[in-house]
Amino acid sequence: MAEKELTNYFEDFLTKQPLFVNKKALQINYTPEDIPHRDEQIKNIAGILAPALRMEKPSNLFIYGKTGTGKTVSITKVSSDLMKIAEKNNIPLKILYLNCKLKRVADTEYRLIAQLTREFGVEVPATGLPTDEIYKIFMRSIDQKKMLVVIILDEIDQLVKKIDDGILYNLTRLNHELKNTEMTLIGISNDLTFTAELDPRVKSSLGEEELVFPPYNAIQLQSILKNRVELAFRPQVLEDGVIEKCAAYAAREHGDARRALELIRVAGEIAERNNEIRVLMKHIDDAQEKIERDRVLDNISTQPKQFKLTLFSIFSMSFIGNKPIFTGDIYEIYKDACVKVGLKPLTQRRVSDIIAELDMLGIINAKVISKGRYGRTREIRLAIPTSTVPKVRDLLKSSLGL
DNA sequence: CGAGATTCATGTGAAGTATACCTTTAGGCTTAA
DNA sequence: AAGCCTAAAGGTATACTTCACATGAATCTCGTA
Repeated sequence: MAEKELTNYFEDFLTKQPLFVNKKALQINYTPEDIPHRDEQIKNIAGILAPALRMEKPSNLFIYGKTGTGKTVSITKVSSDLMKIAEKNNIPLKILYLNCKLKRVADTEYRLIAQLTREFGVEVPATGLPTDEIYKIFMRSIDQKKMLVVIILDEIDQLVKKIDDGILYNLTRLNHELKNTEMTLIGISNDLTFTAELDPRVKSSLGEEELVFPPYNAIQLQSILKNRVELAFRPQVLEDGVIEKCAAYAAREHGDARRALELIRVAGEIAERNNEIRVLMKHIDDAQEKIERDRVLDNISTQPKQFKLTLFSIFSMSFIGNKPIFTGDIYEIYKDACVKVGLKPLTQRRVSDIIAELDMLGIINAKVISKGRYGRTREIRLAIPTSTVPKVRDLLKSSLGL
């Protein structure tokens, strides 16, 4: 009986008209043929990088703009076009792209350089080498023959926030020591005030050229969505107003186009799963919630055990009334939890740092306050929607074995 | 009553420690001439 | 004798601990009106 139902389900699935014709067009890493409303920026980038084709070192470039304003697509578009021409004309050009935010890949000076070296096809150990040694290996592998290298560092502000700006200074200085190769740095930052905090030397050498990506407005978002939707969905499957609603939602989030595209993709997936023949308005709301939930869950599940345990303690506390939570209380619960799980408790000092990091990740809000006579502490609140709290709890429980 | 001192609970910085991993080097073993 | 393997020595990055000091407003203290 059950088996029959399953077979039927699959057959239905096959005969049903799919909503999507090319879902790829909505995925994050998709680079469309043309990028609307970014002509000027793209022309600028192209102009800056073009000298590479004549074997002249392009200027270093600094790009600002909030998330989802097309920075990454624009730069990948330009660089892939540039590479095509370079290959055709046998110009020795190499473009490396690296996202600095990835935890355990590029979030320290050593790991960043190691990763760059690996991108170059040279295997290097994850630890154990002196940092200047890894610089040497990197330079050696990059400097073997005459060529141009463009290094794109995405979310560079995260990196500098975590370490310090000495790494950028080292990178810019590296160029002077290279014999054959010339290196161009492109930094991408979400934080518009980023350069204000930089060492002036770094600022002047890295910011030879600067480019700002303004946020999209709702109208522009709509046209972007229309373009992609035509590629991705069968005609006529979207209810009227769906695109407008998506655009409005995303515009509210400082014009984040990535968000808008994800929203409509997930809405489509939800509609498909619910056996709807069209994507309706309400699916967008569902999608909004699902995206947020997935983002949080994904983020949390990749955290180390101690982080999860700390978070779990915070969650346990937050269930007792709606009062603000303080570090000391959490640490008590955390210690108990450690015993239950069989993990050695970390010191309060360390837990304090972990709480600060969880705050940076946006899972919680922690504000340092002074309670006067009663000391000083962090006032902690959950920063995730209440609807996803139970799911997160379950995730934490199961991954900690509770 | 109000200015200044006190106090609490924890934030925060610096320095030290443990662990995991790396390269180099020297000694011992095997092998081939 | 040359070549190869292994283990020890010496080094690093990272996560964490230890120690010591910094914070900042509620509360206390005490002089003054």
